[in-house]
Amino acid sequence: MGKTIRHAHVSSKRVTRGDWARTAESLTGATIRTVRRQGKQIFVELDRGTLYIHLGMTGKLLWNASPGKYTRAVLEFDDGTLLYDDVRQFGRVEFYSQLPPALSGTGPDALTVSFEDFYARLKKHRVGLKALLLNQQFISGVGNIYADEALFLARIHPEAPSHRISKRRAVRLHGEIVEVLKLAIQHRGSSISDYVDSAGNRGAFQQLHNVYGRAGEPCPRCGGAVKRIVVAQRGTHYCPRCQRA
DNA sequence: CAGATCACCTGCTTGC
DNA sequence: TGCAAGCAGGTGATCT
Repeated sequence: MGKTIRHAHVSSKRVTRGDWARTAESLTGATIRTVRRQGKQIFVELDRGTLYIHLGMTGKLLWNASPGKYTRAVLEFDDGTLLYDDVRQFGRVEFYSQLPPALSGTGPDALTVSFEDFYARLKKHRVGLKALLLNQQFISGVGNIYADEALFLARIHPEAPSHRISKRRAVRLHGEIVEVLKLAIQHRGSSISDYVDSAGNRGAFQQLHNVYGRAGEPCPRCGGAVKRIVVAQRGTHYCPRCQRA
């Protein structure tokens, strides 16, 4: 915060959603006021607007790294360089002078949402639970890995209908979501193939996954085989013995 | 409103 | 060795 972007280059029209030349132009010379996060969205508040960043599947923010084949944006500061690298380009690096309301429409952050709010929101839907957790309008910040892990810890089947969840199980689920996210952060994230933090270090939480990516392996709780199904178009991992429908 | 399907991208792994 | 198919942290459009 307080730093000025001395020069910005953008080389992907995908991650900027269109006008990349103007994105770089708008960012060059801008000073950062604050940085905030809401779920998976990063809002860098500038003196002249907002820099919106979403890492998508393979996005990385790297401080003082060398640019490579997948560098899509470069922000140069007096004391270093911030790169945005993204192989698949599902991420976003966008400049807005006025933030579109749609970007602020996500639900409360999963790490801080109160149980009361969580439960009230749960009551408004009638969907499979995993699909609900992946819905960023419901709560924001839970993706495919942590949805599977939280449901495992709470012993809830990913396709359990949200409207049939007892308050007691909702309490458990809410608690496990917070726990698994905190634990994952403590272990600096899940590096399955290429995730690294801004210093280029891999996380270690993938070693502690109970079910995600472990189809066919024994369930750490009951020893039964972890199963993989498709739910909401996403690979879904769970223990059929511990997580009953 | 919910669910399925496809689309957007690129690379890696698996199986024949 | 080659090649096609399937898979991957996310989201958004479209159609039923």
